[in-house]
Amino acid sequence: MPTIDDVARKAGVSLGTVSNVLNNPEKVKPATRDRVLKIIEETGFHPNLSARNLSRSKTDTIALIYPFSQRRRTEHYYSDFLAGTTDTCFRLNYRLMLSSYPRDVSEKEKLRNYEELTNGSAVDGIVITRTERNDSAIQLLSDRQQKFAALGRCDLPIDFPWVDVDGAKAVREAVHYLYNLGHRRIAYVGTPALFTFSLHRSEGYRTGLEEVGIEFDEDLVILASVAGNEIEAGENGMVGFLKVEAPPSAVIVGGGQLAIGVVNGIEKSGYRVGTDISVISFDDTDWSTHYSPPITTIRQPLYEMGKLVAELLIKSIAGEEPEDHHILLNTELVIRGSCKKV
Amino acid sequence: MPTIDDVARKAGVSLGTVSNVLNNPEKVKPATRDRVLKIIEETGFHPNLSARNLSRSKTDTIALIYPFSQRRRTEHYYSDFLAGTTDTCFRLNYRLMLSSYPRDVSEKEKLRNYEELTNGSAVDGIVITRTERNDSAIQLLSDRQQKFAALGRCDLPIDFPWVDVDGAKAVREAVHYLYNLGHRRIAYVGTPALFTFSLHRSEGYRTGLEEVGIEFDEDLVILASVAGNEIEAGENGMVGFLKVEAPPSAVIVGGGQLAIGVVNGIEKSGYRVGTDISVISFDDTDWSTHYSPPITTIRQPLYEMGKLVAELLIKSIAGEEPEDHHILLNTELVIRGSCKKV
DNA sequence: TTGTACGCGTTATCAT
DNA sequence: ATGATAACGCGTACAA
Repeated sequence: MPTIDDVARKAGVSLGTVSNVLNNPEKVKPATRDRVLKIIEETGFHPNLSARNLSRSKTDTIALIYPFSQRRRTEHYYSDFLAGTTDTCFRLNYRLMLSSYPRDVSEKEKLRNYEELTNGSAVDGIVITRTERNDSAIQLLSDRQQKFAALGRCDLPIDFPWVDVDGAKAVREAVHYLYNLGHRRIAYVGTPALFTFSLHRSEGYRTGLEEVGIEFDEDLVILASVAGNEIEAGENGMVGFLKVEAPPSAVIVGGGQLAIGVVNGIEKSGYRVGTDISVISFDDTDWSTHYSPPITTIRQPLYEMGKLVAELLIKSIAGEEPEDHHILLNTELVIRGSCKKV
Repeated sequence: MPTIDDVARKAGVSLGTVSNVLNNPEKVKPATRDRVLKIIEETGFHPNLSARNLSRSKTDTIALIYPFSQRRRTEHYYSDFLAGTTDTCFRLNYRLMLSSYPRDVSEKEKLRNYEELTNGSAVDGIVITRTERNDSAIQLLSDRQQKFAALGRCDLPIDFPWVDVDGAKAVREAVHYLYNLGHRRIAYVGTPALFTFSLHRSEGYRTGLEEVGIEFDEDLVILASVAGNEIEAGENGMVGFLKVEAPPSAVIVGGGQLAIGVVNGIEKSGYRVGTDISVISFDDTDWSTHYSPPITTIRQPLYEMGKLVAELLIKSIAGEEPEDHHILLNTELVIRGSCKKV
């Protein structure tokens, strides 16, 4: 590997000049610049990134903590989001480090993982996902003055850049939609309010019911443990709903995998999705869009979200802290075949 | 950020000793070691990775080129594979850089992307995926003496570490299975032999037919362009099959997304999957496992494959070149509800 | 066992 | 416009 010294020598200039050719082209006379450039081309010189990073105290790298599920073939949550982030880094000349940790890891180990990442100045910033209401990772990063941006909000009194989707509004809209279709017994299957998105969705459900004047009935709500198998949980929950004397005619599901279970539950109970029980779920996956009937879903702009967090973070690293570094996006109710008039 | 100097000063030793405490603990007397360790703990010192990388000429980082599809919600191909790689890096104390490039990029730009990655010694090695029969990226990396490992084989006369699945055998087994179920008109929907996996699967189809004594009929084969929409291609192909006078009673599909189209095509033509037309496809996705009927699939050990390539590459970086750095894994035919006796 | 000094390849500052 | 020279922070032979 040729170094900047080699280039300087061959071009008959000092290494400072070579550096300037690369980093401050306007500071060097066109003639010498061309000569140096030619030598660079010939020798195939490329600045060593470790040296460059060391010298600039900057790595042009951000990390993304992406907790893969251990279960085989689970929808790897939000891979469109990952695509958005990856593409954006590529476009903005940033490198993306993908970091993971086992999902069933203890809170403490999880935090250690974040710490490791902040140590040694290996990355300029971190993207975090699946924010919790009381997110210890956010607290940690904030304490350590690490630049970060999040997919999702957080209840902590900390100001940081985030991108989120208005999950409450999304579910409210779903309730209205079902109400207008004539449904009066609308169930909700979701996840407990540990994660902020879970909370928002549940709140949307309650608010929605209030708005249309349906009384909240806690027998129509199931919040499945995040730890367990979502598909089983959804199925069991739905089967339970359909056993009672006044079963729901529609169900809103606050999670993609849960919906698979819910649909299974409906079919195993001898009902048909859409025709007998209306279903609305989150996210356009291959499953939801190509199931028969295709599932009516609340679409989140995942790719866009990935793009935006990356942009927000990179801006923050560049020292820009735009006023609008809280981005709340709207979802879209995509009507397919799983909801019927009643 | 405290430096190694700060620690040395506070501990009353030289910086060489501090370095040894970290990298060659046995070379330093327990007493001083403990003292230094305590200071390190107190000051929260962590070696700066850029400096460390520069000094060692090593980054403990590998890159993964992962061509995300631009289309929303398209098969994000093999995210289990990605999980395997990511987890393995985490476990082996390596960092993983995720790199992407637009799928519709020209061959030249694609290669430039690989070049960039090799420049500046930013990574110790590269994992490549979707190998082609005549893979220019492999040629490039080989020429540049870059360490790399691949998911998939390649026809080039280059020896490199790879992990692959025996796709030919997989499809042969599928043919046998259908034959034993009584099927004699077995169609194949796949992709053209640009990628090695496509070729292997197609070959397996032909070999399988030979083995059971069915004559190859090219009217029962469709190789969809990789560029287009797989779902549409599968659907059109299948609809075409079902229009001819002697339609197939079974179809093997050489790609996950294609199968969605094939199933659509069957249903739109008024037939029922399983009951009328048997279907075997690749990969256990949420769609294939939870469609009704659930699709009988050829399961690839994707997570395992991701784990193995990462291990292979990291070994190669460490200078180990094990004899068995060509790993061919078996698939598993997972029987569900989409194939019936005829 | 411990300390010194140099090298790693850049960037950046400051004279010239 | 260009050229020395000093950081940047760490690893490591080599000397003590």
